[in-house]
Order: sequence, then structure tokens, then C-alpha cells
Amino acid sequence: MPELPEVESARLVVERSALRRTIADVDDNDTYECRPHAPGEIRDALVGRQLVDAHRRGKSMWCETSDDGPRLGIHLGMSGRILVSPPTRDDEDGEEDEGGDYQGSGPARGSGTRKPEWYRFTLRFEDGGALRLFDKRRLGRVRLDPDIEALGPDAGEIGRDEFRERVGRGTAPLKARLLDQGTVAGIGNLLADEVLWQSHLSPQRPSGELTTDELDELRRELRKAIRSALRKGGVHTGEVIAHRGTGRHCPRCGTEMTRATVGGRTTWWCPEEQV
DNA sequence: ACACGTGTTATGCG
DNA sequence: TCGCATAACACGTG
Repeated sequence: MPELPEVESARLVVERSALRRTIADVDDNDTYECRPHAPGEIRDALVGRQLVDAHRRGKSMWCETSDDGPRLGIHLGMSGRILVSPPTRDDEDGEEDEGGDYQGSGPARGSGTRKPEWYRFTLRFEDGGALRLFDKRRLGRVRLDPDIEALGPDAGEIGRDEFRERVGRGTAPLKARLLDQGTVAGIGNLLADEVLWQSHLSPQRPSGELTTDELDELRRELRKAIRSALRKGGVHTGEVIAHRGTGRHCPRCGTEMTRATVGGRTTWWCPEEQV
């Protein structure tokens, strides 16, 4: 469930630890993760180059490469994580620096097992270290020159007027609009539920019927939730997230939470407060 | 064993 | 053609 905050954490890891290291080899043999590239295509484009910058918009990140090389796009999908290991020093096998830990909410969540086949993509550096994409579910994606322009503005940076204009239109349910990456980029299922709860808005409200005040409030709560998730380590730390579930209650008013599929995703909200 | 979750993309419909 | 809805994808988890 990497959403915007988790991807930003991963980007920071790349920026901090993977730039300016020469790529010696690339394992791009996972044809699903690297689609539509054929095996070897990404390797041929990157060997000998360096990553020189790491960017992000919404849930998509990409790196510029040296000598006017192609951009390397990485999407974490639903279970992807970026792991970067330092240069090997005297045959020492270094600990991996990790970005975006989103492994569920409980302390004892996730076994931590790392099967080798879950490493879907690897950049091996000349210094002996590597950048890897670790992805159990295999819905992540690596590709050259990704189409970033298809995404809407980043959810954490979109301005007030543009937010009003882009979100406050159409007849689809508000939550579906928020999940549409072409409208605003970076909001996933959990972040959407959190922000709607914080804003006292029903996920089912037709997005075009929101007032300007409601849209402004929604944007404020969105920025707040993103900052908070970045600080606390993931969207699962949101206030209402632990209260999504059968028999759970709204942490503000105690009303039993309601469940429905909205925008194709399981949605939980407080039927009393979110209208 | 089997349903569920989940971001993206493809497909379908009015 | 556009906006919206739904299915498909992969596969670990409960």
C-alpha cells in the first residue's frame, strides 16, 4: 500500500544513497515488472551510467541518468520497496538502507521473510552495492522514460484554485475522484478514507456538488494527512485507519462505521458525521 | 481452500 | 469522444 508518503520516503533513500554510483549491471529479467521492455533493454540503456537525481509525482518516482541517458521510472505498486546497499568495503556485506516501510499497522505485522524471487529488479553498482526493487505482489513497475504528464498535480503540492477546479467537478463519487491519479496524483485507498473522515465528507458525495469551502477544507486535510503520514511513517498511521473494520466505531462520535465499495475499493466511513 | 485486498490498465457502456 | 464503471492483473495473507 505505498501511497504518496511511502513513495516519498523511498525517493529520499534513493536521493541520499544511490546517486552518482556507476551502474555495472542490471537485472531486468522480470518481464512483468519491467513491461513493456524486453529483458536486457533496460540493462543496455543504463550500464555505465549513473543516477543523478530522484524525482516524484504522486506515487510515481523516476531518476535522471548521466550523459543524457533515459529516465528510469519506478512504481512501487502495491507491495514494492526500494532497498539500497552501500559500497562493499573489504568484502563486507553491508546492511540495506530501506525506504518506505508500510508493512501493516501492528507491531508484529509481517514475517519479514525475503524470498530471493521477490527481488524483481536490481541495479548493481561498480562499487559492489546495489539498488533493488523488492516486491512480493509483483504489481510494481520499472520502465524507461515513464509518462509522468498523464498524472495530475502532486496531491501534496496542488494549489487551492487548481484543486477546486480539478476535484470539484463531475458526477462520480468524491472518493473515486480522489483516487483518480489523472485528477490528483498520490492518493490511495487508505489516504482517501482518512482525508474524507477528517473532512467530515461522505465518500459517496458527487464531487461536482461540493462547495468551495468544502473543497478548500478537503485540500487542507489532505496536506495535513500527507505531512502526518510522512512524519509517522506511513498512511496506516492515520487516525481513522485502525477503525476500518466490521464492528468498529468512529473514534470521534462512536457511531458504527459503514462499509461499501466506492470507486471500486473497499471504503469505510462514519455515516453520522460524513455527509 | 478460498475470498480478499490493492494501483494501474484495459475494456465496456451510455 | 468523454466520463464513468467494472474487470483483469499477481499473489501473499488471513
